[in-house]
Amino acid sequence: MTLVSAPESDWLNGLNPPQREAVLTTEGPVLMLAGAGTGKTAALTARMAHILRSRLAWPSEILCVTFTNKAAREMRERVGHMIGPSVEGMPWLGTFHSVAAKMLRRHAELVGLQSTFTIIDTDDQLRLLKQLIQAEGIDDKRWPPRQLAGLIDRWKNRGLGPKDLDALDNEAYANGKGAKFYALYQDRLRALNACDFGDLTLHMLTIFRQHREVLESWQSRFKYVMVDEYQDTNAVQYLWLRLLAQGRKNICVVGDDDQSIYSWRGAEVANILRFEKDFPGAKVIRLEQNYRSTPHILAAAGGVIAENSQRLGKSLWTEMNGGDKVRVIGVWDGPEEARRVGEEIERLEREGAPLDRMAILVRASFQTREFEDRFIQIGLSYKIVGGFRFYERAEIRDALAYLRVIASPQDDLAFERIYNAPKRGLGDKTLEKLHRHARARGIPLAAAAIELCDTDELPARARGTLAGLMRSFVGWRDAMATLVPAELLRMVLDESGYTAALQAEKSTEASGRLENLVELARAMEEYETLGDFLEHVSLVMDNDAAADTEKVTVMTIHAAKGLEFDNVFLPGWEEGVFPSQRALDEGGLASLEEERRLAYVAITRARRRCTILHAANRRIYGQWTSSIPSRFVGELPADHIEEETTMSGGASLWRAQWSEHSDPFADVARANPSRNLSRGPGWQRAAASTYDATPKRIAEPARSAASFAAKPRTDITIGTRVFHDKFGYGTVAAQEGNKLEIDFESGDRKRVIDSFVKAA
DNA sequence: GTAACAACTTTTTTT
DNA sequence: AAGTTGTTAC
Repeated sequence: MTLVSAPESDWLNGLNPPQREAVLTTEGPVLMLAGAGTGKTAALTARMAHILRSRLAWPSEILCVTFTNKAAREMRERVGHMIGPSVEGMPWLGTFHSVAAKMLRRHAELVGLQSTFTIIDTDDQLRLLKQLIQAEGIDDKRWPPRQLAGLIDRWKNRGLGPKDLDALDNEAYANGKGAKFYALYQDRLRALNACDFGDLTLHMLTIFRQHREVLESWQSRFKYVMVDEYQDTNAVQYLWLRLLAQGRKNICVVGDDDQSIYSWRGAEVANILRFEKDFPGAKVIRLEQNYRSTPHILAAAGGVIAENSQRLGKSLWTEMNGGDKVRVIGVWDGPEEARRVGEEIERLEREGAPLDRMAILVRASFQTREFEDRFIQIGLSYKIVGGFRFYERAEIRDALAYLRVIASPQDDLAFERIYNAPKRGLGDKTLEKLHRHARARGIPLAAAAIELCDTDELPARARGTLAGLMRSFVGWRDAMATLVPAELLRMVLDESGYTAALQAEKSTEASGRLENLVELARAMEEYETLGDFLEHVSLVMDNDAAADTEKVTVMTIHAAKGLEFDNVFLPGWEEGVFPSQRALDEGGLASLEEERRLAYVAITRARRRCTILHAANRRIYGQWTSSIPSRFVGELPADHIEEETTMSGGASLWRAQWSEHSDPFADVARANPSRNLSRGPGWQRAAASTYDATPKRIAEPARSAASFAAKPRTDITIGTRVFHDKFGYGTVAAQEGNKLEIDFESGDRKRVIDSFVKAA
């Protein structure tokens, strides 16, 4: 590391006094409470630069953990700017998961794994659990694998192993089989030489606790520990960090309790509250000067978050003046909302605002669809971050599964995925035989396949096909030694017939898949070994490929945390959408407050302008549903917002719809009470807004855009003779909602949905 | 063993 | 509305 031309204090320039203090206090515990947009990343990176420049530590002696790959990447870049290329050697800057995985590879044998263990994703996890559940003879309809996966995840987040569960936890699945399935699952993972996400940190914690010498070696390696988004740490991550930092106590954590939005993933805000207890004498530094947003935006966000009861309490201020008020726009329905946002974006664009500094932030990913449809129509270039991810597409997962089997033949999950993809005439029967043989001999499926081909247990055709496949695998495994990963992939896709099968399809869909596979091979070019690439894929699920042209970003609020945009659009601020129905139904006050923090995060992403929208009608589960503005709209301080309604059917129409006397949705409210809570202040203000006070004639007051939930048919009752396209004539024996039970003249009794029959 | 069809579930949020 | 799972017919 050489001192380049930059003056000693270069990285301190432009920092305010508290930031500077955080940078210069390198020794001892530091807690940085940093509100949104207060330059915490700047402070953290400057701190790192300072430590490196002052030669307090080498790059490899700093542990710096973040939650997202994006944050890690950004930090790496920014430190690189200040320090020069020597930042290359910061091996321990990364996400919790990638850092833990890297450590675990060195100590895998201490928890019964080989260092080549694979990291399985949610999809594999669910398939595995389903197998276990079915093998135990439990009904996987009544006890869905998803539920078990969720429980195991939560247990792991809390640091609990199968033996640590109390009676209550154990009861949570299949009447007291929770611990049993958890244990079975862990055994199976070990047999597969695999880990799930939760295991990465949990295994490392276990190792630290059981092997003092390992812990001590890491403690002495890391002279400085830094943690971003500390409010999002879960119990395991917290304990893991505490152990690592306990030696020198040079730990600096940065967090904001108001931006804690991951409690569903096991994050505990309490971790930030007890930092001073864990590390007595910690210096607490507050960053409250905001450099990002205008006063109106800050005031709007502040007004909303002030409604929360559980907070450390801090207030952001800014030296900035002026700026527009936050706009609140009420529209008639979802499509209009998208149209409206599209128009606004085009207007801003004409005024010279760059598209890549605009974003639409939604509560849940299904909301992106409406915008996608509209933007395609008007030819506005956009990109959707998150949502359906590249690495989650079927063809990509298939290709990866081939590579996984080649890299580690004991990966049964991967083998199962591809042994009949492309279709080669191998089905459940053969798979079952493979499983039986594998279990009997205690070997992986791939090995069992090779052995079975030498016997006459399989029918000749299956045997031939399978033998051919296994010969291919042997060849690919040899090729792994000589070819780079990208070349290997091309060879595999070619020889397995995967490419040929797609080409034979000739649909646009199939050609899209082929392109994706080409893209995958290109993404692999930069990796030297197959292992490196697979590690990257399992830990870095984002594809930051297309940054070519200017595009509007559409993403979830969660994904937007830590980012900023000049212009932000926040659609779907309706009760039931945001706050989400689920938060309203199950989580009580705590989860409502988390939704509110989410609203705070959303608003504070905006630098210049923030536009909030709510629609009176929206399609949810393919059903038109009417809704009222989010309570968060009502919590926006009136002085800092500007309201507007643009109903395509005329403003008065909307108002009349809501009038107390003839509320056309009154019966919807009764039929669907959970969706229609009390009308909060948001509704009152929306209803009292600026539009024309004299109601005009209303075309179809009783049945506007909203249709109503599926009612049972009135033309059919028990005893009605009906006709079904497929089953012919029959008589209704029972009716329950829209489901009918029918005695058909063929003698069968079947259950049928009423829309499939007509009265005969 | 596969394809076609009927019925059922799905929408939080991510490593 | 769309995607997935289960059933039935070929």
